[in-house]
Amino acid sequence: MHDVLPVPPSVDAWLHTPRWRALERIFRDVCRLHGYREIRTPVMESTDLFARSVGAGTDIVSKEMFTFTDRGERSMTLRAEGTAPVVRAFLENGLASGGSMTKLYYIATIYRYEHGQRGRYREHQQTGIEALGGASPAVDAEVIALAVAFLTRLGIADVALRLNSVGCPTCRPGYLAALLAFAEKRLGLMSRDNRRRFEENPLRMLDSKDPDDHAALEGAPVLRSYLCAECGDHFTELRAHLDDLGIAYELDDRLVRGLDYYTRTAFEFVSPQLGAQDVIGGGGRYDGLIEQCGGPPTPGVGFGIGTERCLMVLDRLEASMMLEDERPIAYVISPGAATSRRAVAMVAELRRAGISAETDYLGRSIKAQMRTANKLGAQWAVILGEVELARNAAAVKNLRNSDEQREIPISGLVSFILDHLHNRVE
RNA sequence: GCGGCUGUAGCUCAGCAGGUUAGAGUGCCAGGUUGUGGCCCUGGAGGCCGUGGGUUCAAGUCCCAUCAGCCGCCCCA
Repeated sequence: MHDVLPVPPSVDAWLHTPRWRALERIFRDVCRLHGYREIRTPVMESTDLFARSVGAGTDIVSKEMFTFTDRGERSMTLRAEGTAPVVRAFLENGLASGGSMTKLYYIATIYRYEHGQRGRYREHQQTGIEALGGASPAVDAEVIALAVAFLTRLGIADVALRLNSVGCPTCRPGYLAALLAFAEKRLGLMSRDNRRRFEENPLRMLDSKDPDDHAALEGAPVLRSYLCAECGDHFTELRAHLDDLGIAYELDDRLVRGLDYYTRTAFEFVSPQLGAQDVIGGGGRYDGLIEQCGGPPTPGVGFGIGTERCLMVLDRLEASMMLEDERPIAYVISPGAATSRRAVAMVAELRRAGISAETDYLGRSIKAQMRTANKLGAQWAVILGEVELARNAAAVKNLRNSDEQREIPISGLVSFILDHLHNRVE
């Protein structure tokens, strides 16, 4: 877990609220362009929801959930994953309106009780989308295209898109049987982890990074050649769409995601900028999930992208982001107690006019106030000295250039500042 | 869940084989300019040395535990 601060920390500069806001702003805009609308769900859900949807044998459910019992003896779990809560809300609120699609996006914190490490946090944020109700491979393509657009606009060009199909309940059992038959003969060559997977979750044997496992599974049956006709066609069409959209990808026979609900399309974005935690986002199709959660048979596709990992990649790339300008326009300086009342009233007036303004509350010297105004990056120092006040005027000095200080009647101050805003749209 | 490393001022780090008042850079505050920023100079404040136990005449320094972080595995975002 980590704090995100208004000033970038010297080591992890990505823990900087303006960068988070910039990322979120881009994500929201890309979602708007693609017709996705925001949904917010609670941080906690009934434990059941995750256990049933994600799958009891997965790492997420078997060892990584933040689970506790509430006062009503119900077992609750902090949001362990993004899709299940969206599906739950979709069903509970009747967002399914017969025959049409529902396209949703979220920006949400996710909780996993695992060993912390750089790029892997017990609390992290994901931006994600879910397209519900569309079975066409064109929807898969749109979901992937949205992710690509988002990463591109962020400035993360250096990512690889890995793609695979994990089949469906019709064709997967045939493949599993073939895989088990193949692996059984080579169990002795494989790691302990993979022997465990052989029993519990055989598909996951494929993406082991252990070199021995790699060698042992050399020549193992490939999932994609066992796809049924429908899954095969779906994958072929998806690839054609991606080609049309100019989205490059690499096929990865061994890409199998860690959540049980995926069917057909599975994909991941990986960055060479990160270390062991190199996946910045991933997703896929989950055609059986909604029905399994008690809804009508409804297909779905989506992805989740890790905010921390994106920002870390941007840091490594030393990419510049369009950050909001947080500098005040005006800093009102009052030389003494006698003028500080006027200063307080003055900043209020400026703010009412939409001009960001600050003043000193510590009774410090003019010099100190000027320093602070400069440090904050204020455009104007507005000096309310007794000499000026006697003439109903204020001295104004532009701190962002070396223009000379000038005196303006207080009655004209707001319009003067508005007329001289930087970046003013003419 | 497994293995390894780290934890000293707000921040980045020094601190030699345990030995007097724990340092630097930067940031912060003030003065040099009796009402004026940026640069420069001078001074100042700021540290239960992660936490709890232990060894020792003496512990930031050694040992144990614990928490947090980092690296690898596992897994994922």
